[in-house]
Amino acid sequence: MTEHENTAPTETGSTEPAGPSSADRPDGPDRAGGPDRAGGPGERQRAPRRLRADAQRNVDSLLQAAKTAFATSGVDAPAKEIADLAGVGVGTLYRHFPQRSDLIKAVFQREVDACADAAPTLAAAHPPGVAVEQWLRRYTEFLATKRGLATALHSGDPAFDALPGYFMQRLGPALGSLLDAATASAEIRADISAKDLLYAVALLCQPVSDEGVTYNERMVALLIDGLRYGAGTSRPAS
Amino acid sequence: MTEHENTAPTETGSTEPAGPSSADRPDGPDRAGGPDRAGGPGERQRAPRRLRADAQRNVDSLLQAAKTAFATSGVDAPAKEIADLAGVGVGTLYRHFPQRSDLIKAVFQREVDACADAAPTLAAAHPPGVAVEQWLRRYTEFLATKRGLATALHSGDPAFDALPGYFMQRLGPALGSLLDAATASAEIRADISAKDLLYAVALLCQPVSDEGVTYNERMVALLIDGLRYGAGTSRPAS
DNA sequence: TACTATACGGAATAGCGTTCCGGTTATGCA
DNA sequence: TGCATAACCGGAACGCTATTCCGTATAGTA
Repeated sequence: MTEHENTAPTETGSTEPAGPSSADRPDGPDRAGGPDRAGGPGERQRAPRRLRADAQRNVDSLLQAAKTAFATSGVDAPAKEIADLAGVGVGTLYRHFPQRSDLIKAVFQREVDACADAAPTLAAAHPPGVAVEQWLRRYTEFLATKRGLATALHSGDPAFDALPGYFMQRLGPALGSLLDAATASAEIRADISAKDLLYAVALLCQPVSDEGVTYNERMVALLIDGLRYGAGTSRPAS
Repeated sequence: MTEHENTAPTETGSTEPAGPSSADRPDGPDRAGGPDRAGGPGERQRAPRRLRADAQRNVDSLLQAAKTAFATSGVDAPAKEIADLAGVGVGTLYRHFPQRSDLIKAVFQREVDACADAAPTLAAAHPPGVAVEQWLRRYTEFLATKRGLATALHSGDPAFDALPGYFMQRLGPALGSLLDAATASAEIRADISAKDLLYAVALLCQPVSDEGVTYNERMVALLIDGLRYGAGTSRPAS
């Protein structure tokens, strides 16, 4: 144990489902999530097994540590670094998160969900075209603050293979609905899919040597303008 | 001779300067390029030294091998793989190309030069706006056929640090001149610099899981449309 | 032909990620 | 309450790649 004499359960609580839409997530190799059902005292604890208390504590520590390490060294921070930061051995890290992508998923799940959930809200508050723009802005924000995430998404490293699928599954439908509305009202062109955009924006959100986040935002904005070009509105095109 | 009976000089010849514009390249840690000055017999050969014949042969083999390996495994192909392919030891690889970026530079130099040199030609043959579009298309083509190059450019790995600078130095002015003309004629907006575009397109050219090159081309086209959006009409910015 | 600067190859070193295993501890039951 | 056992822990061991080092071989020259 390096730091934290983890007497008090690490308060991260990063594991329990947060968003309303987190229901459809298919599975989880680590049984980390969902201790919420522990509330009922009468609960049958026959359920296969519940994470042992120390294990749960370690998972929490790891998530907290990973969050920190990701912010510091990017999503490909050395495994040792994360384990040390959490005060556990690397073996423990790998047991709970066999794939790097599992860890990333767990760390960002909440934020991804929040991003997806923002879509209906935006759709209700703005005209379709604006909603798309706003949502993409929010998505950009998310990606840009996690430098390295976008890179990992496209790294080709098998350790991250599960990531694109996961992101697409959560965010695809969200953006898709906004896009449908916007193309229906002819505010943006119809030949670009949600998937196209999600990937493209992720690419544009990668850190660039001496530029800051502002650069990425400007380029995403440029791409969005391309979405409007030839949609039928201001341009005499077509 | 340890290696392969490379009797015939490897015909790559990838080292001698090829393009007219290759004059302004600043330096070269490896003395690989420019054996041309060997012609004059009266030449003071006090000049430090000329590459020994076997060394030159190895450099050629390495460039050829690297080209192949890059195409196969990406620009971060294992050093051993390249050395084996060239029939030399890794020591030889590192002696001639201490940095991974040196090797990449040497392999793609000619193509980068060709790309830069295409700018004046396009400028003469097309209206400014079209010229920009065409040039970017050519640039896209270059990047897309070198899957992994774009990723390396932004990897943050110190081994590639020299790359962005080199690319920018060669391509920046080329695109810059086209851009100036196009903004002058109000065909595209003026608030995006050559550097901005060069980086953005490089980002968009990164390979995406299950999509092909076509995807990257479409996204670049989308970005270019963004360039046209609000060029003269809605945005009278100076 | 003999000599020397130069280059060669691959062994040695170093830093990762990932797996494995002997020891430890929480949990369920008598 | 005390014990048997499954679950868990930490870190050593392993494999892979990049990078450096140095004794040996060779090209070029007198």
